Amino acid sequence: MMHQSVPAAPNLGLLLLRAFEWFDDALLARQHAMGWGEMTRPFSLIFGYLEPGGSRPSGLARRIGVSRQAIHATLNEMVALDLITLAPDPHDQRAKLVVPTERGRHMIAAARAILADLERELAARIGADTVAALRAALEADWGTAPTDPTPPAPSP
Amino acid sequence: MMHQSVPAAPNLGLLLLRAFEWFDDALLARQHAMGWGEMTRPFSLIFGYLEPGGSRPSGLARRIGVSRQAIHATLNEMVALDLITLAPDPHDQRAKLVVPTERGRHMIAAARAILADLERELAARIGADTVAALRAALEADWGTAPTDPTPPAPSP
DNA sequence: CCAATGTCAGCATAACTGACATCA
DNA sequence: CTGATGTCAGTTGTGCTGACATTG
Repeated sequence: MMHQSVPAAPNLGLLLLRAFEWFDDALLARQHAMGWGEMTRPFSLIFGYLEPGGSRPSGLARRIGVSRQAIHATLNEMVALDLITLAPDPHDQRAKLVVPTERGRHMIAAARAILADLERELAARIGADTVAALRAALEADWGTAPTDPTPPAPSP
Repeated sequence: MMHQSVPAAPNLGLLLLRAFEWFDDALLARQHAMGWGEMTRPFSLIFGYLEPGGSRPSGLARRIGVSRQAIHATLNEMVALDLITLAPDPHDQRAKLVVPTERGRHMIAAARAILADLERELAARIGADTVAALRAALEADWGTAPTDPTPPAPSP
């Protein structure tokens, strides 16, 4: 869970994982230090994918990339912690709508502030222009992951 | 698990997670398509952290950031699959050394080829210069994650 | 005596699949 | 009738902590 210094990792996937963990470890640590000791990774993920007008559990599941069952289990925990409510969707009697509570909104605001601060801290360490280039690369359209069975360079 | 198109994710942590999953999903899918159906995320992580002269389990645990017990559990699976061997360390009778088998070395070579191909594919999609900038940003020294309880911008 | 390594046992988290009722 | 949504039940993968013997 801690971010250690590692000799060299030329593999882009590994570099991305370590960068993610840098943010995630710091976010979780600061949340806990600020009294949000109940926060977990799945909770943050759900908050990160919430849409302004309220989101459907099944839509969240698709966008995050997990099963409907997994999302509902996590959402039920969040209801118990008074972070969200599951209101019935007025437009569709099958569905529910995920809406953050007052407490949930405070959590979201705190998380956003922490993340913004982390990005500033990173800019101070590696340069604002480098962080901007990182953002630009990550916000580009990567398309869907190439999961097709294309042979990886059959030596021509 | 699939990489879906998501409206907008301004949060750097989330962007990094999605980028990692882009690589990881594609790597796993191609490994399975090539007959390496037994590969899992933890196996790839261990292979990614192996040092040339052989690595100690406890060192791997520290660098990857998991417990010694977790590493040993995964290593034992890899031994059963003939991917590595756990040889006694000649310099320290307590320790063992993780050494890839013939089969493990073939796996590593295949994984490297896939990852290199994925990076080429990404360059074709978002530009070689953008990928170079991404690499540069990720290879910079981010330092340890700021897990200290520093208040995140106490509005001056 | 102290620290590091590996190991055994028990447990927690967070996902999965299958099956099913309800509703668009 | 088909497809989407939520839900119940059971299972799996991957990690954790505590406790311990062995060795440096």
